[in-house]
Amino acid sequence: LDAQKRFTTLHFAKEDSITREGAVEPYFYFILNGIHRLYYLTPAGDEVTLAFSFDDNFSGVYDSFVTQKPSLYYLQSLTESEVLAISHADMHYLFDAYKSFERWGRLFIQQILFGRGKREVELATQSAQQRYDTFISRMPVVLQTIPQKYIASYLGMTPETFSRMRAKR
Amino acid sequence: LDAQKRFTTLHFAKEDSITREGAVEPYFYFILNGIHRLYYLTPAGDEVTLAFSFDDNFSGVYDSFVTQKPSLYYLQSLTESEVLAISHADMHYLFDAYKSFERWGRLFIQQILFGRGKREVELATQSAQQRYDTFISRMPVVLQTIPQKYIASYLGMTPETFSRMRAKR
DNA sequence: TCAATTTCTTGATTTGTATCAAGGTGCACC
DNA sequence: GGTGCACCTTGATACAAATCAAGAAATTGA
Repeated sequence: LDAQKRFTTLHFAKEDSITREGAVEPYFYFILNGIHRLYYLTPAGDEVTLAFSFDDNFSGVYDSFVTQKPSLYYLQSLTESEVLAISHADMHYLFDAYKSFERWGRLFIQQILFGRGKREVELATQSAQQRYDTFISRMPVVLQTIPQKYIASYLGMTPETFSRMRAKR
Repeated sequence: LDAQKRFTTLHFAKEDSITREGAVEPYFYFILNGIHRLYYLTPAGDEVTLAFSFDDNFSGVYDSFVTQKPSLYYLQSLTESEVLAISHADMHYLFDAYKSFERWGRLFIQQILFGRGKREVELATQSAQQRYDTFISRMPVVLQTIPQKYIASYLGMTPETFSRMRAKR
């Protein structure tokens, strides 16, 4: 397929920074294996995790990639990871060339939006304990793999609170 | 244009409910004039406002519209409003027929996603006072038009807190 | 125009979670 | 295989905002 040769394989080491705030995201990624973390820095200097991405899913600083403007977010490879990467120019070529690809893009971003919406509702309506419970029931394995302080910030609480929720089981 | 005859004009009275939770959203709307409010109900029975839409913008329960599944949200016309409405079938026809329309759909939903992202960051990092200040500096006129309890829930605070932030000016 | 409802304000109190602090644990690296 | 550093835990305290309560103001509708 025309599309396949436009993806190159990249490799990141554990804790590697993929994209920094202020940089323009050159690639969009498909994770072959590994875990990525998307986060931003508050004015106070705290990291807030927006999303984790796992094997066989897409990753990348989506808004900087599509707008080609400086990123507001950081993207980091938590573990070693191997990814397929496509450049902005190549992606755009595919959007132009294939109507089906354009549609895929629309549906893909829809899924992102729905996911974010769900998370927003949960952050707004649930207590720290409920958020913790929901998270571990949904992805119990992840607890072993990802440092808890990252999960804590993903769930909108401090590491201390996370630890306390944990102890109550 | 082929597209134009697919829009019909609808009229809503003040306080009219457009779409309820559990219903499938039949239309996507373009507001000619008026204000819409998108919200959901917490398990505790409180309304949480997700968005307001104004003149010359789009409106609708987007996820129920595109998936044609029961809506998790309510859509309400706060004021009298006049809208252009397009059905799911007609919208899909346009997506199929015009590549440019498919692209517009992708870019449109991107904008929604970026907007939601921005709001999420603000909700997570700013105090009630800061959120209030940002809001009035951004849309000062709205304060006269929209009941404050709705704005309060949009900003993630109770009406009491909103009133107190207000008094501190 | 006035009564009835709803919305907004203001005060007192409670509460969940953050912050501050200090000790324990485990893992990476010399 | 220790030792240093980051991570996690646990406790005490602080604080922002929610809740509860009651009255004032505004809006609605007969």
